[in-house]
Amino acid sequence: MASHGTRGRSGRRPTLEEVAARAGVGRGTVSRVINGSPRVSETTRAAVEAAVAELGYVPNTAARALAANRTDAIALVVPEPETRFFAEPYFSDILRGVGAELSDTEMQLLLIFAGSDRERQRLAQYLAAHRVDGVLLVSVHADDPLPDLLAQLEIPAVISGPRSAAEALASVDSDNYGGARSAVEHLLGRGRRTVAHITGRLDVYGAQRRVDGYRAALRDAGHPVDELLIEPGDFTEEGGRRAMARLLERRPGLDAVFAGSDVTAAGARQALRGAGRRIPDDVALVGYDDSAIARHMDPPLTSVRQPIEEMGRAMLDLLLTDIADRRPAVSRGLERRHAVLPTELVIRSSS
Amino acid sequence: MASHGTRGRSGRRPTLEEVAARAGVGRGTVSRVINGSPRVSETTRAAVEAAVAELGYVPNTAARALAANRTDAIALVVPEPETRFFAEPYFSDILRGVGAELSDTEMQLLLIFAGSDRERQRLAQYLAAHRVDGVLLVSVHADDPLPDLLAQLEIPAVISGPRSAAEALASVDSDNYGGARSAVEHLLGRGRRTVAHITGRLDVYGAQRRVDGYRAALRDAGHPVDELLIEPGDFTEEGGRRAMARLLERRPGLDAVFAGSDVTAAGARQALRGAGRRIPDDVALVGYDDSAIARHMDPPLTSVRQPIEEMGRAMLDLLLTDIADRRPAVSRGLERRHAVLPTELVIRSSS
DNA sequence: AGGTACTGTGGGAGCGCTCCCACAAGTGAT
DNA sequence: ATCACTTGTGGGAGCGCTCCCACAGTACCT
Repeated sequence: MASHGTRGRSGRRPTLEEVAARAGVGRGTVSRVINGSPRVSETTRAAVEAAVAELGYVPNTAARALAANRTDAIALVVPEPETRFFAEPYFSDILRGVGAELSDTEMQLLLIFAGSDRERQRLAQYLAAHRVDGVLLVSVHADDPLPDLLAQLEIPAVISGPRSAAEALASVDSDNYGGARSAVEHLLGRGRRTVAHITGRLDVYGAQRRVDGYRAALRDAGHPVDELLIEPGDFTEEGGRRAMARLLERRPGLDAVFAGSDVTAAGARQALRGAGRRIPDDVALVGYDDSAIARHMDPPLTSVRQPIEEMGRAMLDLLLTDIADRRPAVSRGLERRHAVLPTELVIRSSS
Repeated sequence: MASHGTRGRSGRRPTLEEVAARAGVGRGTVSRVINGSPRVSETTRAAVEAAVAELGYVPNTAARALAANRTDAIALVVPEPETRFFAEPYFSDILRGVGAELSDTEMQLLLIFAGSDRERQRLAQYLAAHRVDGVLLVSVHADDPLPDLLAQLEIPAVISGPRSAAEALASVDSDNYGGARSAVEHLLGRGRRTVAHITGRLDVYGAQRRVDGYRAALRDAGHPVDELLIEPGDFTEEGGRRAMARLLERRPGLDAVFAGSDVTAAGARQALRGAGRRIPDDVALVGYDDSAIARHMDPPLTSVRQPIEEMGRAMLDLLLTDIADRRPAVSRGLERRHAVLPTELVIRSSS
C-alpha cells in the first residue's frame, strides 16, 4: 500500500498525455505499455514505466470504458433474498471460488441480489445499461426470465446448474448423475437389496439427473427398478419426513434410502426413527451435498460432495473466455460450453 | 422487467443525441430531463420522456462518469477474510441496512474484501483509480493504514466504530457507554452488590467505552469502583474463561459479571460452572451483542443489543451527504459527523 | 421606448482514454 | 538498387456524456 510518486501534489490525477510528455513519447505508446502490447521496444517500455511510477499514474477507468466499450467488471447475480445467501454455504463457496480465480485479473466482481421484484427491476436496468461485461448466474429456477433477458441484451453469461438438458447458456454443474450413481452403488455394494430414493424438486434439472443416476445404478447391477421405491420430495426436511413415511408404508421391507439432499435425509431420518428403524442397522441412509448437517447428524450421514468452490472457478473461466471472444449469452457453436465436475462420495456411519 | 421500446433493432444502444433528435430538442435538454433538472418546461419534458421510452434509452454510465467525474458507486470495504464476513452476522446486518437505504438511490454498492495483503494491494489500486465515490469501512483495527489512504486520496468515507475519541473520519457507532451502563444498572437493580467486568480488547475504542460505562454506573449508584473487579479479556471464549478464573480467585464473593461480548460470556459461564457457581442464583451474567449465542446459551443470556442494521443505514446517510457535498474523508468542520445509536438491554434468565 | 431579469433552450468544448491509420526505419529477398 | 515486409511509433478521430456559455423569448419594471 505504498503511496506512489508525486501524486496528490495538485489533487488532479495525471493523464495518459502527461505520462507521454514526461517519457518523451506519444500517447499511443503509453497506452500500449499500459495494456501490455508486445509491440513496444524494451527501451521505450522502460522509459514509460518510469514516468508512470514517477507520476503515480493510474488509468481512468471511465475513460477506458467509454473508449473501449467494456467495463472490466462482471456480476455475480443471486436471484434470492440476501438472507438465503448468507444462510447457505453454497453461495459463499461459489463466491470463494470465483474470487480466487479473479484475483489474477484486473476484473472487478459485483455481487447483486435480485430477490425482490424491486431488486429485479434495478438489475434489469443495470444490465440494460451494460454496466458489466458478463454475468455469473447462480441458483436459477426453471421459469426465471433472467436468462432470456441476458440473451436478448447479448451479455455473456454462465449459469450454475443448467435448467434443462437443452440449456442455451453456458453452464457449470456437478455430475448429479454420477453422484447419484455412486451413492446407490455404494449401498448395493454394502449388501443392501431394496434401495429407495427420495427425489429433490423435479422441476430442478439436477434432481432429475439424480433420479436417472439412481435408475442406472440399479439397472446396471441387475436390479429391476421398482417405481414404488421412488418418492418425490422437495429438498425440505418436512418433505423428506413425509416421503419417508409413504415409502415405509408402501415398502416396509426397504433397507436403504438415497435422499435428494442432506436436509431431506434429515427428515427421512426422523420418520425412520419414528417407525423404530435403526440407522444404519435396519436402513442405510445417504444424503446429497455433504453439508454441515451431514457431519453433525446422528449418526453422521454419508453424503455426495460437490466441488462447489471449483464450480465457481470453472464458471469464471467459461465467462472470461466468452468475454474475450465477445460472444453473446447464447452459444452459437456447440463447443464444450457445459462443464460437468465430478462429485465425491463421503462415507460416514449412516451407511 | 418489461422490455423497452425498439431497443435491440440494431444491437447498438441509442445515445443522448438520438433521443434529442427524436424528441426534436437539443442534447442539453435531454440531459436535463434525464437528470431531473427543474429548468425544463412540462411540454418539453413529456416529449423527451416519450422519446426515451420509444427508443429504450439507457444512459451510458462510462460516458457520464468521464464527463461528470463521478462513478455513482460506493464500496463497502471489509478488512477481513471472506470467511469471517460470512460467519459473523454483524456484517450481513450492516449490509442489509446499507442495501435497504441504497435502494432509493441510483448508487451501486460494491463489496470488497481486504483480508489478505494481496487483496489490500488491489484495494489500494482500486481506490487510487477513484473507482468509487465513497467508502464504507467496517471493522477497522486501530493501526490500520486504510483510513489514512482514504484521507490522502480525498475519498469520502464513513467508519463503523471510531478508532478513538478523536476519530478523523465520519463515524457511526452504537452507544457502548450507555449500553454498558444499562447492563450494570440492571444488575445493581436486581440487588447484586459485587459486579465484575471482563473487558473486550482494549485497543478497540468501543471496549474502552464499555469500561467507562461500567465505572459510571457503579459510581452513580454510590458504589466504589474496585479495580480488581475489572479483568481484561479479548472478545474470545478462551479469554473469557481465563479472565473469569482470575476474577474468582481474587474476588470469590462476586455475585455478578458483565462480559464484554457474548462469546466472552460463554467462556465466563464455563469457568463459573467449573467453580460450582450457579447462574443466575450465585452469579448473574450479562453479555454484549445479543447474538445467536446469547439466545441459545443455557441459561439464555441477558445481553446488550446494538441496532446494527440501523447503523448500516446511518453510515450510508452520512456518506451520501459527504459525497453530495464533495467533502473529503477528513472532516473540516466539526458538525455532527459521529452518529451514536442507542442500544437496548435484552433481559433473559441469566440475570 | 428602453432597460433588467429570469426562464428555457441549443450546442461547443472537453473529460481521458482506445483504435487505427500513417509513416519512418530497418531487414532481407530479388 | 528496388521492392516487400516487418517493427515501432505518433497522433487524429471519436466514444457518449456533462458543463456552461450564449441567446431567444417573455415579463416586469422604470
